[in-house]
Amino acid sequence: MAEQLDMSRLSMNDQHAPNGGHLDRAAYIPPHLRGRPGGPPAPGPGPAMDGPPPMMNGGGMNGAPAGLNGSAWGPAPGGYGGPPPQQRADNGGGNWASAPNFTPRGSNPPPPFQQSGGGGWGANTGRFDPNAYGKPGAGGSGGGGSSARGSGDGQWRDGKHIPGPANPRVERELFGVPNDPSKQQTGINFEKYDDIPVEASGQGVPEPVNQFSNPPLDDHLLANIELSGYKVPTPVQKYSIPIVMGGRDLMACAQTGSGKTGGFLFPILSQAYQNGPSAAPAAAGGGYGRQRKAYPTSLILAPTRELVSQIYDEARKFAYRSWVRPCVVYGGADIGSQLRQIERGCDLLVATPGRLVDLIERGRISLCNIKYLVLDEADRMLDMGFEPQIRRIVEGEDMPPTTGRQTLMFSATFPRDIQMLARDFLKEYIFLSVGRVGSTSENITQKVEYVEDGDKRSVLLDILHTVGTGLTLIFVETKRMADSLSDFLINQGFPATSIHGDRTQREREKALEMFRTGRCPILVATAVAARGLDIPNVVHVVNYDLPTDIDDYVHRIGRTGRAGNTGLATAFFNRGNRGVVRDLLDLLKEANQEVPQFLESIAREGAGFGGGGGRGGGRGRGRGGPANRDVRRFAGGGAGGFGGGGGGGGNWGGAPQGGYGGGFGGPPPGGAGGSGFGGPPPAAGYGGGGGAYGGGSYGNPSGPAGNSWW
DNA sequence: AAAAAAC
Repeated sequence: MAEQLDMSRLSMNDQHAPNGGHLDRAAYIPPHLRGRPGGPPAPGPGPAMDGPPPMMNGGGMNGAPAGLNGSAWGPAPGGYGGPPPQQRADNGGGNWASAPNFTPRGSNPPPPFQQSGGGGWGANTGRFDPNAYGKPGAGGSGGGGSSARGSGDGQWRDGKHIPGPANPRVERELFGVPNDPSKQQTGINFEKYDDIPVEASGQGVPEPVNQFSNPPLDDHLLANIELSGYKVPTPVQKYSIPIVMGGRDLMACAQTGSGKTGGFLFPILSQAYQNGPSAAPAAAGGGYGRQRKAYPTSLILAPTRELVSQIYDEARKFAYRSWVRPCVVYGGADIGSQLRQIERGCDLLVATPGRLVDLIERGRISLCNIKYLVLDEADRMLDMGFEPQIRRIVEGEDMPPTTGRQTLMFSATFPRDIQMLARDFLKEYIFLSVGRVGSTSENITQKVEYVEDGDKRSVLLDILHTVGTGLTLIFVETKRMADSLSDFLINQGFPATSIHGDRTQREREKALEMFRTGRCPILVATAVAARGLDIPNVVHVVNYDLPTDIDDYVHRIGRTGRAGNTGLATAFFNRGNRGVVRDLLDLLKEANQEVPQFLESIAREGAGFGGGGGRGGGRGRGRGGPANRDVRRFAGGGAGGFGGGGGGGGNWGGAPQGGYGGGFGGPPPGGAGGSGFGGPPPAAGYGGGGGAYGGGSYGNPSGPAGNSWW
């Protein structure tokens, strides 16, 4: 424990030591100096921040106000630099030119870890807003002017976090008003949450926390968590918070309904609030005027547009009034507006890989300042063929190496390709396995009906007529089917819409919004909506077409019965689906669901068809057990076996667990600490003492065993 | 096999 805390401190220092050697040459002024009241003139290119710029003029960056010239994005003489590279043009800080607490920059010593220029100024990150302008105290004018605002309008000054002013309007937008279903929280049933089993393994697993509190979390974050209505950490959060706060890397097998978004946002933002921005390397800021690059400190990658959008919405809540400005970029949407958004400041970036690569190629985003990297739904990203883009982003651009950042990976499953990714991207990570939410507990009532393809429509109509109010999500396998089925339903008088990858992004968002708000309570969806989307109040999931992959099935039904609430899932099964019959059967049994007779018999007759556990193995689902396992094998480990209760169910046919038992005994949920290990591995890794961190000890992230991967 | 994702 102590050693680990020490490590985290070390890692911070490593990055931010005041005498880290860059103090006098970096041109980059990081976000914590934004929003300095007064916006003192830059020493170099002069007039800089005088005179408030007009309100954001559409032209944005091109017509940057005088205050933003040169010093804004260029390497300023004397090492001061103007605003950070991503300084917003639309605020220029000029709004603060005559603020009462104007302070000349010289009088503002940089915070201890501030590497770049000593500048004590920076534009306010909010738009110019006459109303906010006169408000006492510092803080952003933010929020007020734009729906995209409301987060990230605080500042970092003198080594302290100065939250922006409260803004009731933005608060309503972000946190909703009571009884507004469209803004309702995710329907978390906290009482039932503790059922979810969690296992943590790895070296030096910290004790889980049982509540949001300071310590470890930052007070400002706590305030935002409270505004969001979250009372108690979910199981995954109980572990991830101390793990990430302790500076450790994390590989977590968990799904969205488990609260994993908060699981990474909370500790990341908390650390950000406590430590302030990290400074960009001296090289940052490169271009002059033209090179409007953003230097985010946190990067979150996720597979689908809807998912990044959802994560962004969460991030905005928890970043409310803070110095951290969240941004989101994804394909299919106007890139211009996204560019303008990131130009206004971008500290936490949520992105789909393709669009991010695009922006990197355009030279608009640099990753050299990244301190936190999150890969969400990593298995899905690989399934979707994102590996080249991801590897390029993480390894082929200017992102700091594993030792220079904290990396968190989330994945529903932990197949070999994800293991490889974890080996390459993470350092000495802690492995967290979170039991499936819903499917293995009894939150979701699963029904399987035998329906021939030709009967599906009429059976569906029957269901829709009988199931009462609430949102119904219908999954089909093809985009064409999604369209034709939703047309059919509409013709039958049902308020339906559809979402799939051939619809425009606008249509997709519209459909989702209509569904979410209940104006269109029936949504026909392809796999695009299968994972990750968190829509409250989905009472019924219909697998009109069963997927061929049981994990997809689990994800789909996981759209209902979210986080402890109950839900209903109906699947249409016929012989065309016999490929999944075995897995489906196992799943139903594990979840204590009724198993229809026809499933049993088809499973028997279908022997040899992928049955026998070929694929179904490897997942280790089980009520008592985690969805997945830490496959690392530590040299010197000996005793052990996985501490946490085994999990389930047979079918380990193709799973790579061969040497598993000999590996280590990861501590079960309750028992943190390294005691689960049969024997401490040779020095190296985290145990290697302080020096190990900066040194080369992390060369092989798989730990002392060297090649401990299957 | 289909779906998703950058232009």
